[in-house]
Amino acid sequence: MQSKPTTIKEIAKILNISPSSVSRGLHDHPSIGAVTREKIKQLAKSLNYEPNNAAILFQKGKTYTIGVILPELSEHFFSTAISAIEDEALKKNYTVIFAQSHDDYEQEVKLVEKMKNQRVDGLLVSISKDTSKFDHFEKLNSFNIPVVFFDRIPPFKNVHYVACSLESATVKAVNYLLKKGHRSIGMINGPSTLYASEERKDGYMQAITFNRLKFDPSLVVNCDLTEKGTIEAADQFLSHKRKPTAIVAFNDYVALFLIKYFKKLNVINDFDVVSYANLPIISYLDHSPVASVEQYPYLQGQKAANILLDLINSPNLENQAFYNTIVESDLIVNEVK
Amino acid sequence: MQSKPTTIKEIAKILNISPSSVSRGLHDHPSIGAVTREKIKQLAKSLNYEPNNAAILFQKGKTYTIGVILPELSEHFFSTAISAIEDEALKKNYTVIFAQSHDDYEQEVKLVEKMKNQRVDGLLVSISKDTSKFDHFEKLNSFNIPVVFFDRIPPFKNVHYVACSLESATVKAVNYLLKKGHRSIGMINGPSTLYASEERKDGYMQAITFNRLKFDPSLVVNCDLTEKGTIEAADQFLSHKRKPTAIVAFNDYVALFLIKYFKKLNVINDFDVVSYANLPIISYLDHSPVASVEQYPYLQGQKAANILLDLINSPNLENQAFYNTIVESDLIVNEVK
DNA sequence: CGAAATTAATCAAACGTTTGCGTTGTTTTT
DNA sequence: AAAAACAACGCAAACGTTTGATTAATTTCG
Repeated sequence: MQSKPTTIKEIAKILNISPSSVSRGLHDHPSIGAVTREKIKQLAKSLNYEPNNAAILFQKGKTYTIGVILPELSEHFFSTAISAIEDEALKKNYTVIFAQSHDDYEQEVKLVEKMKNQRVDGLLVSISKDTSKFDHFEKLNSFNIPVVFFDRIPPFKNVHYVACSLESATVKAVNYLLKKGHRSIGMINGPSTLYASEERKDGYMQAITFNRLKFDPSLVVNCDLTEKGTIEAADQFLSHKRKPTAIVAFNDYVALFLIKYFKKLNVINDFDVVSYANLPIISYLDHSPVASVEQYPYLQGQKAANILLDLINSPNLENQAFYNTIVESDLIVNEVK
Repeated sequence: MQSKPTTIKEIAKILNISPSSVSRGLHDHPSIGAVTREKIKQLAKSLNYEPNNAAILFQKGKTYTIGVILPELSEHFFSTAISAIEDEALKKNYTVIFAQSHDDYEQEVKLVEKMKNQRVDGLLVSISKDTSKFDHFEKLNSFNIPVVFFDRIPPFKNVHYVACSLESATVKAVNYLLKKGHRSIGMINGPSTLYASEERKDGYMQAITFNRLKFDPSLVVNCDLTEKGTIEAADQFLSHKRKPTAIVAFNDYVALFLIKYFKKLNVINDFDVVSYANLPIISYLDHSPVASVEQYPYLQGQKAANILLDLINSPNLENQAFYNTIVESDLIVNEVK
């Protein structure tokens, strides 16, 4: 029961050399002779020496830690993304700490503060639903802590971010439906505050007008993404004068609510549903969305992590260009031919 | 652009007092007078002083960090559990770092090593599928790093763990099927190395024999939990002399493979399937398992985290009783009445 | 052969904070 | 009035490691 780990000092004392020599020996510093070096390494191994990370971090002023703040870890998208982040960080020997905002702005602010206190080397953030102010992130600039946003990004360009092009994805989705012959297409969009809602709407309009159809604003309804909200939106479509035959749902969860409701009303066969996120489980449904937009969470996480690690290890953070990375999304067709 | 954060020393210099007084003042130490204390606090606030965590951790020899090692973060069960762990840790002002073993023993060993180097105060582990040796955990004892296992636990009692009683859950599941009138019930079990497989089998046998039925070993088949393995198991049942009318699947993923295959063969209506995990999505399936065992990942994570925090803050880790916590699992019936 | 260059190692400071102990000066007790 | 108690603060060491500056010993070269 050796409750105290071995230190460099102890090794030094045993070998009758200075601690600095031991440190240098372990790091293959040229000014330490080969024989001494080997003696050091051997003794270190036999004593089970492990560098005290806390001490190193402290003395170097770096933590080799990146923080991740995201809304909800248990959502498939985020857990996949963070899985990628962790994998990338591990490759470069960085550690990941993370925290969930639970889609609460106040909590997000607190967490940013906490991460700063923890002296993370950098931050990866997917912002919460009701975040519309961004001072808490700007504060990090003065501490030289780079921030990379991913997926849920702020609505301006002068930050680093990785995100999906939801606009082009929506164009693809709507085009797909138009090609299938649909002429009245409804969209259940998210809250208007979300940037992602804007993108979806833009993509929708683009596809509609490009195909020389008339854009009907009443076919795009905002929704709070709950089951209740989804049902309300569905009801609007059902009583619409030009009842849509296809619907673009904000994400797979909304799509599931919708399909459930349509099944209950026994109108499920009157609609084609297209959705976002492409939950793996979707393909097991009998009445699944006919297509889903894959947003590649693993890839997004990977890219965001790499950008952040780049930023951390680049000497002059100032007057640098901003990484604005767009991950192309794909429309995955689920229909059995 | 203040790139360097304020330190206690600076505050001390400005106030012409010693750093120790500043430290004590900030911590409301009684030996600092009220006036000085207030002066210190005010200046600290106005200079935006933030304690340097790295320095504190180093000097205290504690990191206020707990490590979590689990197989796969993107699985719903684990992401929910870790979400709970994070929430609990935050309450007590602990930070969580985590890593995925990707169900690989070697990787798990490496990660334990890394966590130890990071000097985590404690470790939460859900072991990988192919872990059968546990020396890497025992090593942690000598460093006074407590370990609490959850869900995927080692097959012995002299460790701390939180897990579900899969045995009693399986009894419930099989009883449910028996009550529905099934007389030949198949079980797709996991690899025989897994403790959880043993428990399922025991529960199955218990329910069968308690109901005065004959236990037929050929109705319990081991499976590697892949889609291919599931199909092979299904084939065994289909050609069985006493073809089962109900099947207990190892988890919802296996159940999905199974249902997909049965649908393809058009025999889906010949079977009732019961499963484990209770993925939220399950209820949206048309042909869903008739019931699923809820293992309460959030609760498990919560309990495991609290036990670990207890252990960390208990003075004498030695000769202490082991926490063996069993979370009762419930059978959630999915059938629409 | 002496000066310069190379090799091998040491010294000491530094990172920021905490804490046991010591030192004042003041107040209370007997 | 001397002793004891207390309040308010400073001193200095300690945590483990890294690193720039130095020193000492050895080798190389003109």
